[in-house]
Amino acid sequence: MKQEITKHSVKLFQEKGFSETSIQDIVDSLGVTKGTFYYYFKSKEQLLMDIHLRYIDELLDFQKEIIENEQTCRDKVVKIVGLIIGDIKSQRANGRVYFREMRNLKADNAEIIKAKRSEFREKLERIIVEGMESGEFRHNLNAKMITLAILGVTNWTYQWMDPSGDVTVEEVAEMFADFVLHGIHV
Amino acid sequence: MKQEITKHSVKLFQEKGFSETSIQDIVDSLGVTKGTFYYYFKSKEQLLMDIHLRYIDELLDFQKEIIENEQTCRDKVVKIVGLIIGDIKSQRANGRVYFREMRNLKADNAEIIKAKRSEFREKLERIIVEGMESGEFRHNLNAKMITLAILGVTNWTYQWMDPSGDVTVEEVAEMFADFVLHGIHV
Amino acid sequence: MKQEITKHSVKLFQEKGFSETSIQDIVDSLGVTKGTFYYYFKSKEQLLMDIHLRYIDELLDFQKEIIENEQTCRDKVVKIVGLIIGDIKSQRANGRVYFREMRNLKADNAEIIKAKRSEFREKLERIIVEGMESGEFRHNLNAKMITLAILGVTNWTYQWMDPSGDVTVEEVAEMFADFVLHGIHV
Amino acid sequence: MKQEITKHSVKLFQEKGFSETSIQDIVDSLGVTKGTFYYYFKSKEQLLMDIHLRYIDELLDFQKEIIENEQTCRDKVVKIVGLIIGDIKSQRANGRVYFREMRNLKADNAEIIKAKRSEFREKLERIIVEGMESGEFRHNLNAKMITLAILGVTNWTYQWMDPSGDVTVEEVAEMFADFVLHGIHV
DNA sequence: GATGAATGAGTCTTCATTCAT
DNA sequence: AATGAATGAAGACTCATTCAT
Repeated sequence: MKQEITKHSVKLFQEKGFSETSIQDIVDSLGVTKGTFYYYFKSKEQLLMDIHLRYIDELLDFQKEIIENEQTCRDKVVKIVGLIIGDIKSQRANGRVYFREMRNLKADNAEIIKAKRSEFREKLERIIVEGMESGEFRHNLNAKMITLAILGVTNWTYQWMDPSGDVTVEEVAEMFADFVLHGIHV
Repeated sequence: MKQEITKHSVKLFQEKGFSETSIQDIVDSLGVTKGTFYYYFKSKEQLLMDIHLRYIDELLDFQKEIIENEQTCRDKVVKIVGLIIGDIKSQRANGRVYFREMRNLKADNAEIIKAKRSEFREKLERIIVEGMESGEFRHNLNAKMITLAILGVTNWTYQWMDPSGDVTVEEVAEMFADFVLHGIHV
Repeated sequence: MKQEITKHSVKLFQEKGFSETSIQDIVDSLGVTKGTFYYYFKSKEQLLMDIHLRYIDELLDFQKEIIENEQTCRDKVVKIVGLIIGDIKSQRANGRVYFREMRNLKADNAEIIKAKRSEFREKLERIIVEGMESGEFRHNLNAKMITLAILGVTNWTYQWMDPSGDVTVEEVAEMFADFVLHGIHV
Repeated sequence: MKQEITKHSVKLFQEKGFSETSIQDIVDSLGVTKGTFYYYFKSKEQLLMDIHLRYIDELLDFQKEIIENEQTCRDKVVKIVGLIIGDIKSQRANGRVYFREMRNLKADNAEIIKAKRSEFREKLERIIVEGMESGEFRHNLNAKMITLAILGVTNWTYQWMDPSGDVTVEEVAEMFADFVLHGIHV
């Protein structure tokens, strides 16, 4: 039931927004009563926190796997770009909630998520640094800024991508990885 | 007074979010009463619409200027990247509201803004296409996707950039323009 | 309107208890809507605090007057006993709320009321001490405890007294003053 | 288990109030589940009724004993004052609940408790009458009122007495018995 | 132009209680 | 004897909006 509530909530949050979705909306979509919701969740924020945690934890796990398994920095970056964009297929709603609704977490919870987001960012940054040192990447990059640029490319995807559109998620991932590596200039 | 209300609202919306900011909050911050607000604005949404319009119209104006004045596609792209990122200095709050709160516009208003956003995107896309045709940019790019990648780089900026931070807006603009042009690979 | 809300609330709180009276009950009894209540009061607790303040402040005022105007300690005690009991006539509901519902104030507000209650108690205690020193009262009393005993006699009144009963408030005041002075023993 | 539930409930009711204590609070403090509570008690009110009954029945028993064993009316009154105040040591929480929460009993149950309270009061009143007739007490007392005054002295104790304070329960009982007998006047 | 009183629908949350297992 | 899932009614509080003045 907890799973069920989460699933329906993610769907609704993604469609209408967290603040705009009422507990009533959620339980109505499940055919249960408000009491049931509060049997499983301490508060609406707790539910949002659960959604955030589940998403970022999974992302961190996959990232770790990539870092361990890929050899070159280039491949690591490519795979991480693919990870975030690819996630859209199975986790689209989840991702959209994650990228939009963090503001609705209270200070203490927001802090926890922020820390995990930073961890993800820093791990990517470290790859950039390594790639610069090993000569794979240009040596004059500002790793921190470049990391944010790459994350912009991938994360912004959630604003517009429609997995049922005319370009597949895999194609986008490939194009964006290429863009990140070589830019647009001849 | 209308100016005043808008200015204070943008500040509050950016800090706490649109849904989380009440009319009471707005008028309190101005030292007037709710009646005053409704004398100048038909509704809360109308105010949000005003903010959106003002922002995107300004962006479109500047974009037009750039397209007319710059010669090469390269320079046009660089300037547009700089435009969006640079705006953060004077318009940070406005930009953040623009990038986050469109969901709170009702269908008809959202449509209008979406059209203008598309216009901006399409004009950038056209530059990419021209650059590909003229040989300035790689010929095998998917212009539509690349445009979205570039907008990801710039628009995501609003999530993290702190104009008072250790990197200036100009430096970021330069780095990001370079990133867009050449990527990270050697 | 604020007066009106307070008046009706006191009546309901006294009849059914604070926790057992809903805002809905209050506004229904006035024929207005919930919004109106919250236009005048920040919260239900704030209303309870108002009631407490009004009551204890009036009590303190009257006590001060008595202390200034009466000559002997005996008369001061008699008048103060009469004050608390007499208040029942005009303020019965108010008094019952005051003596029963303080627990529903939050820590900070409760502290304020407690301080004022203490002030009242201490002023009475001081009269007892003076009476002991001047020889009016027995010299071997524990002033602090005796004060609490006297307050027990008067404050408990609210539990049972019915101003429309067969004994008038004035008669009770006289009997209780006599009891306090001479006890029951021959 | 029933004992256990009652014990923990009394403690919680005294600390936070009856309405403010949830069944969940009670079972949490015992480490069992709500079902268990309802296996032993028909309702929350039933539990409150049990607490009231246990307290007043014990009081009535002790009172009966005192009346049978003490010779003079004076001694009877002194012992009864001591009974109520003394109870505070072992029964403080119970007493506080008894003196504060009767309002939460429904009409029928409240009636039963009221009858027993009246019984206690009337028995004390009868002692006062006897003492007046025998010449032990002043002949011009209003027995009914005086009884309420005495109960005020004793019952109010529960509002402020702290058994771990600097005055012992026994000392208070002695002082208050003396106060009841002789008042404060020289 | 601006105020302030009032509305009413809606929000999150709590809780005593039930009941199949 | 005990559990745990579910209910549904009620509670305090918020807020965009209206309107007579």
